[in-house]
Amino acid sequence: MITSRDVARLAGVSQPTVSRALRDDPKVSEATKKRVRDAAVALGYSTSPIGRALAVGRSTRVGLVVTDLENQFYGHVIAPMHRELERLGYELVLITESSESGPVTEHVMGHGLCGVVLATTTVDSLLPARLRDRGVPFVYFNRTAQSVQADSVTVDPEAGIRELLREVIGSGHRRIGAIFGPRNTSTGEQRENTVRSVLDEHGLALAHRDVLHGPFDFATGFGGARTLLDREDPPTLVLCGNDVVALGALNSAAEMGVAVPAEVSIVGFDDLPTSGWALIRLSTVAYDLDEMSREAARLIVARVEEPDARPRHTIYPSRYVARATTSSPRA
Amino acid sequence: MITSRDVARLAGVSQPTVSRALRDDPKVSEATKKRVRDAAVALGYSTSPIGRALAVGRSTRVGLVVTDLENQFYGHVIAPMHRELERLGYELVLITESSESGPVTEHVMGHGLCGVVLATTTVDSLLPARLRDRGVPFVYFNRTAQSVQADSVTVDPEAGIRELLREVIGSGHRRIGAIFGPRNTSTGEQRENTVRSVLDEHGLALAHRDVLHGPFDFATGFGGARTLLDREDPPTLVLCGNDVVALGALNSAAEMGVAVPAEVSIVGFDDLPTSGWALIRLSTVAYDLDEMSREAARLIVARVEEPDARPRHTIYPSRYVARATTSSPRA
DNA sequence: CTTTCGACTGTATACGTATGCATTCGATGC
DNA sequence: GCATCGAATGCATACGTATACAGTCGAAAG
Repeated sequence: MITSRDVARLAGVSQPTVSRALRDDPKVSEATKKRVRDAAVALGYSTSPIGRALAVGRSTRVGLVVTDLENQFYGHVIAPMHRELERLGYELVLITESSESGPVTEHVMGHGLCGVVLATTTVDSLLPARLRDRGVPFVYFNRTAQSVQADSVTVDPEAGIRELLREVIGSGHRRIGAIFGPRNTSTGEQRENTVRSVLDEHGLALAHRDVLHGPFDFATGFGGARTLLDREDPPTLVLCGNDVVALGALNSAAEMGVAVPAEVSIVGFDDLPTSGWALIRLSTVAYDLDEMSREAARLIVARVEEPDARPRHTIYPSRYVARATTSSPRA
Repeated sequence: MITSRDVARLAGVSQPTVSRALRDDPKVSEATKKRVRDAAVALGYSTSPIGRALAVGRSTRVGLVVTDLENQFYGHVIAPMHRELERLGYELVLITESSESGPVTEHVMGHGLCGVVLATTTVDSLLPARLRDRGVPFVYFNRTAQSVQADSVTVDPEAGIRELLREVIGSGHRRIGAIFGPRNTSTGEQRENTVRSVLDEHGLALAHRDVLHGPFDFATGFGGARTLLDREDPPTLVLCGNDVVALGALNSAAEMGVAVPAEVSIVGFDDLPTSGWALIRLSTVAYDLDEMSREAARLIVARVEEPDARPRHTIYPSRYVARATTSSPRA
């Protein structure tokens, strides 16, 4: 291992001067900086993040806590978040929240991480409280937990859902089913509440038996659609908690031989790239997930660098994107 | 920040004893261990990975170098690899190889990382040589570079491609087109060579104009299919470098109104979960990507813990999975 | 010519943990 | 009852970098 001391020796200066020169400290003369830089290049030296982290008291590693890495949704979160963090000089470390007492606590608590983005918070999670108690900065992404305050990046589903319901109700749908997300997530709950209240404005309501709940994954949509569409009198429209659920439902319908949208309309939420494919053409509620992911990166970095700034909550608008999985109900 | 010294004070022992007790060193008495553990819990202490890494001389962080995080292929790599690494007590850090001189070098070189998995190596990449020169352990995943030896995890495409070609040629295809991956990747090259040599055994060859190349992404397949299918006399079968390319081709065909497989058959390579969807049903060459990803995790950890072990090369077999995007060519 | 100041660089030390070595203490053997 | 040994623990220090502080040196001001 090549250390700053080796560089110092070669450049004929002291170790601290190397440290300063390489971080472009104005107190070091240009001539010395050049000598040091040349020596560093000659030896192939680069500063040890570990030593640096120990000395500075914090690292430049941000943890992203998710439950389900297979879920394609998170691929579209990770990529832009990672790029933005890198741009800001930070690294992204993945953490799966397998259990409350699991590695999250261990990895997050010892200050291996300077901050955390929570992307799969449930409203009853203990993690936010733990992080707060230990003074680890964190940001809610997409989902929040009311119990503990923190910066957040979320979507306001109202505009999208309102527009969506206006359109499908206008085109004649009355019997509406839903496969919502888990009740213990803020997103699941918020989307459900919004749907119910907007339906109410239209003088409609969801029949209890037409409402299902489950994790935001393919299997939920796949199984849910089977349940709903196997009925004697299935709903003419199925609202899904998100796009991945809708993709499950769509494929379930295809497998059952139920024509979409002729026999049933299906709607998602997220507008993932897959949803726009010619073979899919999913009608859905869209928002800027890329920008959201980058904003989460910016917020956590800002919080890390200025822990006492006032809380920031960025909320992104949503809109309805009508594609080919919705139409008037069959007569 | 709570340190081992705080725990030591509370437990009435010295700091080194805390260090030993918590790592279950047999030289510490059970009674002391208990006192230390209790104190640690009481204070909510967990050992600092940073301090530990500095003292031990290496971290427990493995870097995964990829170029294109949006690509769903990598989602299916990251998830199992991450789980396996976590099981082994290591962490996964994502690194995008934006440029040869970019952050890869910086992050990898200073011993922030104890090892690296290269998932998007090109045959002409300088990174393997650099890693070797600095003594950073690494493993090739999926792709290799001949110039520098290292452990590797790869797929042998031959069985799958052989079976695939036997079947489609048997069903009558003669005019075969291809959208291969980049020539400067071992996987792209190997799959192409295998296809050509097996075709040769059948007395067939690819027409020069029916062969395209491009990055392993959706756009390559989308654009490539458009090029091939816009012809007066398009191929009756299009072989794609991987599934993501095939999905692009499939959607391109759908958008052009070209029926699959009635007018053109399309085949991929990877068998991603998406390929099995009822709405997709892509015929493809399958192998155990999950297991491969875990094996890469195991190999890099083994290499890190025993740098001088003899090189290991794990090769996974492939097989053809016929689904709904292939049939006899139209008469 | 002396003083003062500022620009630059070096010295000493801190960060949190791990480990070789020294030390203590009680038990065992003679 | 003394020597010996081993188990248990403490002491000192190392890891690589960053930073407060002290020091040096030359130039400018008096």
